[in-house]
Amino acid sequence: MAKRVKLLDVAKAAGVSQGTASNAFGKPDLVRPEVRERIFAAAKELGYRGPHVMARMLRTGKAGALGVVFPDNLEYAFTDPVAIELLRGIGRECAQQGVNVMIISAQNQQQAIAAVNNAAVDAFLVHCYSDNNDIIAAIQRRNQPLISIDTDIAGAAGTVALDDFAAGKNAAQHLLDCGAKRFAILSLQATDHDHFGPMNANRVGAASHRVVRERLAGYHAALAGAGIAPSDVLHVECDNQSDHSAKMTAELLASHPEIDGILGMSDVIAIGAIDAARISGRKVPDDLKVIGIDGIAAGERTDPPLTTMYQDSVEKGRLAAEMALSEAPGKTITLKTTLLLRGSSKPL
Amino acid sequence: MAKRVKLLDVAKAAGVSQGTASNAFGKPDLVRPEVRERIFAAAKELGYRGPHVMARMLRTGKAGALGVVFPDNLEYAFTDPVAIELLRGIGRECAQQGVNVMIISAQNQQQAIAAVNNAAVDAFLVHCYSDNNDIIAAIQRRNQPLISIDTDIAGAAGTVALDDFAAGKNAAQHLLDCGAKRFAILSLQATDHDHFGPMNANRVGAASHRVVRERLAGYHAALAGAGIAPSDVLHVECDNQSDHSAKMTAELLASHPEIDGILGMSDVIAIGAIDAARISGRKVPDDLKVIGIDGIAAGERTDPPLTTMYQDSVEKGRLAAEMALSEAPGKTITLKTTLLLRGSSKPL
DNA sequence: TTGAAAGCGATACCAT
DNA sequence: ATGGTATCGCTTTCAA
Repeated sequence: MAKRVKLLDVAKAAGVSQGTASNAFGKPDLVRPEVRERIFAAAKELGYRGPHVMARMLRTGKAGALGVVFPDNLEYAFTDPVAIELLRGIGRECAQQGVNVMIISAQNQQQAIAAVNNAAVDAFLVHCYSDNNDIIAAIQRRNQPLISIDTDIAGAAGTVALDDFAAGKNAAQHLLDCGAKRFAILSLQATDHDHFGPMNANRVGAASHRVVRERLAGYHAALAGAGIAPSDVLHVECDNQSDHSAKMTAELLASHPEIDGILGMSDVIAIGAIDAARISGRKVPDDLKVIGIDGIAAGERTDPPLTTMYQDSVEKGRLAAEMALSEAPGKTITLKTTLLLRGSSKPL
Repeated sequence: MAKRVKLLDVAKAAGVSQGTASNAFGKPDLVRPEVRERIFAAAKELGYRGPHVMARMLRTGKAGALGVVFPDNLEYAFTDPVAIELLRGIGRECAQQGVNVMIISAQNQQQAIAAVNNAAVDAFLVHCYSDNNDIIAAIQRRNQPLISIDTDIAGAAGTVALDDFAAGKNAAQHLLDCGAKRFAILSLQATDHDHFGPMNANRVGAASHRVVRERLAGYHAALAGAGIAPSDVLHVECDNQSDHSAKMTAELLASHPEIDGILGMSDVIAIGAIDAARISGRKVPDDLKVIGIDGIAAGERTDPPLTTMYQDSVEKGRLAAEMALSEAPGKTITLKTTLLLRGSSKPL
């Protein structure tokens, strides 16, 4: 491999200084058209490939890229529909600002830390459920703007989140409005530790995932209004995968046939519940009402289609990217959800 | 903002040379544990954040990232289910190799070229339908390994593609085996220019998209075996979106009620066809058989579920990444499809 | 094992 | 508008 042609070579060949040659590429207005052409000609002649990206980065300190990390989710980022919508919004804003998107990929926590340290980016976007995490610590050590999505991270430059309490409350209220009386909650994991199945008061109290805590609190707030105490509600933790929630739902319906309202803490979970209900012969929404949270496209294609509290995940991602890329972030944005009424529920 | 602590500061504080300090971080084995600890202590003391990524990159010439470009599809990469599966595979292999994934994002061709030139990556992965494209030219100017997915790019270091001819042929043969006699093809765009609606022989001949050419040739090869000439087959180009193909299908079925077999060139397209068929009162698969190509998950949830020629897009992405990251790429990998029989067709 | 010094390739400042 | 030059922060010879 021949030695790389560099700016100095071009400058010499064109009979100008290195600085002028640099300007010809980076700030064309600063150099007389005539000279500029001479420089370009010399560049073409020598086969100069344009300014070296890494050298430029070192000099300017700008990477031109935004790092995106899913600490809970490293290998699943491209599987979870909500994560993909976030990415779509992030990509949109980054495209708009001429910045690339760097996905931090790793197989485990330790590799993720290395990946974070190897990433040439100007800022980080983190989507996660809890903030006590070595990956997050590694990101913070880099001392670059860090915007968190969905979870407050101590010391973050900004946060974009959902009004999860309202989402939960409105979801539960809607099922009450549909006449449901006996509820089951299919919840996301409340802590980083895998734990499936029935949830007790202890685990609820210890829930380290803000999103889970808030949505739960919202559910119970609405149910309390109808005189239903937390202890009257079944509560099961699921993996955020439809297969898994379907299995949990099947068991739940078998052991507790009286259930007539299912609160799914995500659409992915709720979709599994609808599948299980249909298979077990329950009529949705007549015998059983189901509501999710998110509003993913797949919810349109269940049988019946899924009623849900819709959030604009694309916009959430876009806003987070915008914040990360802005000079002075430092706010918290809280987004709202809206009821998206489809077939899995029916108001009285 | 205080001046950044750098390696030299740490070295001085620890009373060692810069080189030794560097080794303490990058090649710990080369430095005596005792000295190493002294260096780390000094680093912690001074608040050293670890080696500067960009400086390291410039020195070593390694970026630790793989660039991914969807030239046809820039803003759209995170919408197309097949692109997402590719990304999943790419992410998996990159994680395995400790490399990050840089998504080149832009709003248009010109910005995309800039984005390519600003990306600090070690190699590029390109998914596209045609190779005569300024973005691709820009990538090639960088003189780094370039692996193309689905399309042969002249000068690429390697290519991972599908046996598209076989996919088309087997798809059409399957519908023949199901008893279909009057066919319509819902095709992907044959050229970079948007063009919807009926396709004529001219456009078929001019098709610059290899994937489209090959699948079409496959369809016609199978149909020829049943004595059906290309001119006996309706052929419409669609945007690769279910809504759009649904609209095209509705028109097609209205004007040509005799159609009993639809060859969808992608699952996204075929899904729209199923929707339109149901809405227009056609019984699938009894009155009308539909087959797609791809095997995306959404195909399981149509009514009826979509029969398709399945390809392993995740593996396709993984293989491409593996090739891009390998020392000596330089091959062409061709993947096969398999018939995935679901409800939208029924063999006699 | 450790130290000294030479780059990696470009940009930005300060003169002119 | 252009030239000269310090500098970005590190890794990697080459010697000792």
